[in-house]
Amino acid sequence: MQRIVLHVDLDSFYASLEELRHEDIRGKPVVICVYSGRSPDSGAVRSATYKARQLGIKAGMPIVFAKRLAKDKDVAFLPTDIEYYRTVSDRMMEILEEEADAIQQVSIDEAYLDVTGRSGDDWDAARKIAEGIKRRVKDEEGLTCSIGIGPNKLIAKMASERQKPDGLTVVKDTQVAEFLRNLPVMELYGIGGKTAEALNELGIKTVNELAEFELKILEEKFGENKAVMLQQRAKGIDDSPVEQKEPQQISRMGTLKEDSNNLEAIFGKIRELAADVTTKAEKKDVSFRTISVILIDTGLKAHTRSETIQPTDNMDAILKTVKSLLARFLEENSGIMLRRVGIRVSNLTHNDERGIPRGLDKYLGEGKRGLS
DNA sequence: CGACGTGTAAC
DNA sequence: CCTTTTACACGTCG
Repeated sequence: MQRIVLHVDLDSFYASLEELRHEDIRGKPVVICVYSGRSPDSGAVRSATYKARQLGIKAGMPIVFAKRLAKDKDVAFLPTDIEYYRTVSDRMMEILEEEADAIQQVSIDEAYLDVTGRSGDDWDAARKIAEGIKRRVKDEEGLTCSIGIGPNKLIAKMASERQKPDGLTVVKDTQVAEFLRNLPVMELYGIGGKTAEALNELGIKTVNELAEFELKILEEKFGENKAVMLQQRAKGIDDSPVEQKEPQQISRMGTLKEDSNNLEAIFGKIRELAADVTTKAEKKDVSFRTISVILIDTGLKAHTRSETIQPTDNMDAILKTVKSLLARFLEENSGIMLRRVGIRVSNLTHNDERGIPRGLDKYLGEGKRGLS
């Protein structure tokens, strides 16, 4: 079945929203930052307008780097107000829902839309739908977005990247091969620096070389699953449906005011994070079975420790489990100093109407039914 | 197979 | 000089 899929990507979303509500920064390059709080400018850039990008400022960059690039220029640096961005995002997604047969929100500023039905399988009709979306987003929220249209999510996503900001790129099924021809593998969605380097070692530099490469050799290097996935993508094939996914995990990270290996000092931060995670789990009405603590040492190396228990939605269960995991980790790694800590709950189950963790009944007397 | 820890990727 | 959140795959162990 031939599909028509849109990928809608809001342009430098956070920075654009701040521009809209602060008249005084309009026209200036705008940079949205996550301040970690250990020194005045410690932290990273989260979003930058295109004017800021012209100066070389990019998301992910340390704030001090960005300030150096901004030098004597008049650049606005603002902190992240995620609550506000989420409110606007929710309104945006409502607009998109009205314009699609099915929607899959992939992040606060991105969504896939299946418009196969309402476009009548017609690419020009799909383009008109996209133009309508761009107009509504502009009229109703004052924002621009970039839209890619393709026969699947992979091609739609890569098409939306092709022209931005305020772009609209259509790649019909008949144009996929041409669209991917001679593209460096790194530009294929899902291939980052490590995979690109591994492919390079096999002499593979472009997407078409990857598509034609002997699968057996790819499997030796990447394992069967990833090898097949890589080659499917290189051919522009992606059969995954546009569908809303249930979250699999909830996590929160934070940076310590100063490096530490002291259980109590670290635990203060853990308490904040646990409260956040519990609130979010309550909001989503889920319980969890697995609790993890994520530890980033001063060398920025990540360590995780986790434990699976009976389903719960209780904050004290998190604190109790994390405390024992963390205490054990610090014992076993004497001398290590931690910079950042996080907690994660996973193995999620939806609570039932009585507020009892669903899945818990399995542990209450009846025994395990229906399991082979 | 489930649980656990690590790595990759994208936002 | 360095954020945050989520997903997923793989190896290993018992």
